[in-house]
Amino acid sequence: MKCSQPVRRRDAASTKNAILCAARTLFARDSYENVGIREIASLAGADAALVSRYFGSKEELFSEVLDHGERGVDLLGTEIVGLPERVGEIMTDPEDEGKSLEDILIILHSANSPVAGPLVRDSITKRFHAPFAEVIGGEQAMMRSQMFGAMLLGLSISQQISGDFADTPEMREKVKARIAEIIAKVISPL
Amino acid sequence: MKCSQPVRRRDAASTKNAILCAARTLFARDSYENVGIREIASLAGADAALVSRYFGSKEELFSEVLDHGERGVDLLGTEIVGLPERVGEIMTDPEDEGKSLEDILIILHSANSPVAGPLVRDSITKRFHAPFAEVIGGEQAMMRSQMFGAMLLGLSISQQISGDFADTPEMREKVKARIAEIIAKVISPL
DNA sequence: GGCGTAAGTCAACAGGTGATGACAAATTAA
DNA sequence: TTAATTTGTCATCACCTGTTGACTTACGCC
Repeated sequence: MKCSQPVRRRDAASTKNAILCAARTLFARDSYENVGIREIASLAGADAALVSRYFGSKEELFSEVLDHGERGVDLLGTEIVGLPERVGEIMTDPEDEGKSLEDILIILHSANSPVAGPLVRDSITKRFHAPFAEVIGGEQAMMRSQMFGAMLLGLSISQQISGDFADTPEMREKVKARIAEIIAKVISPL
Repeated sequence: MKCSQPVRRRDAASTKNAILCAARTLFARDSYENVGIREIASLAGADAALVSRYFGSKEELFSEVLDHGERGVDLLGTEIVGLPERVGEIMTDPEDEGKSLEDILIILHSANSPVAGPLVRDSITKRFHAPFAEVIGGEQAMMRSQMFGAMLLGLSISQQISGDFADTPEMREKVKARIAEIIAKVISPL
């Protein structure tokens, strides 16, 4: 799914893609309930009616957004060596404004939604826990993968709420190192 | 705030309290937007109009719920010795169905709400980060307290999404120990 | 016991939501 | 060029939300 491509007019595929991208952006920014169809359409430069027409319903649109998300391992790699450091790197990168963590933000915002919640829950095990359980391996891999996910969610939501952990560059290095330590402990064998 | 006291009829103070308790329960279960005034009133055994009348608005009601929440240190103690173990204990207690973590759940569910979010953000630093920074102490106490909060949030939201980390008692012991280890690392001096 | 005020009830409001169907416009095919 | 089909627009529906004002009921005081 390319979100930067120009929206050609009167092209169904193009507008459909624009809507999908707009939805992804907004669902990463707010919860399922707080994102309106008119808002999505507006950002996509399309009419609200098209959203319902092309995707059936808001719920199906959300589901499709989830399906187009990348798997956690695509972001963090399938190699366990250096994984803690990569997490620390991504979590403290001041450039990336939650862009590479977009999928985590989507999960975070709508995990408890009555309608979107089940979809999110399904997606999180399929796209996250299960793949990482394989990467992590060892005894009780699934449980440790779940805890790994819990840490990522916690760090993300905390940054969303209270802002970045660090402001100065040297501070950021300390935070990065600390996160790496924590993650290493989390995924370490039982 | 006592939530178990019987609701005497035609007593403003009593019904007001009942509404507050119902609101607390529901806001711990779902987001600010997804909890309706009629739902709150229904659980409190009162009329929806009374909610607006007694509390002014839904937003003010939510704010009052936050104000009546207990501080994190009331739950986990002001003594740093044994703190990691106490966190592990509470997080894996199968009895307590998120009851002692009610405040965390409220924070979790409405942290990103456009209207309730700012209130939550304010409350979290006042009731959580600041007190725990004192308990934890040492260099960069505030940052470490924030990371401590991030872990608690992460563990809580993960349990909400994917269920408990452990199902068997012996498994629970392992999880408990692991959480304690992680927390110890998080709050350890830089 | 009767009355005044507090407490609770009910209906309605304005605003916003997702969704639908009728219509207009543009693109493609013949 | 004309006809057919796709694409986009608009108005509108039914529903739900928080909030308000008018009405009714019950309690407490003289």
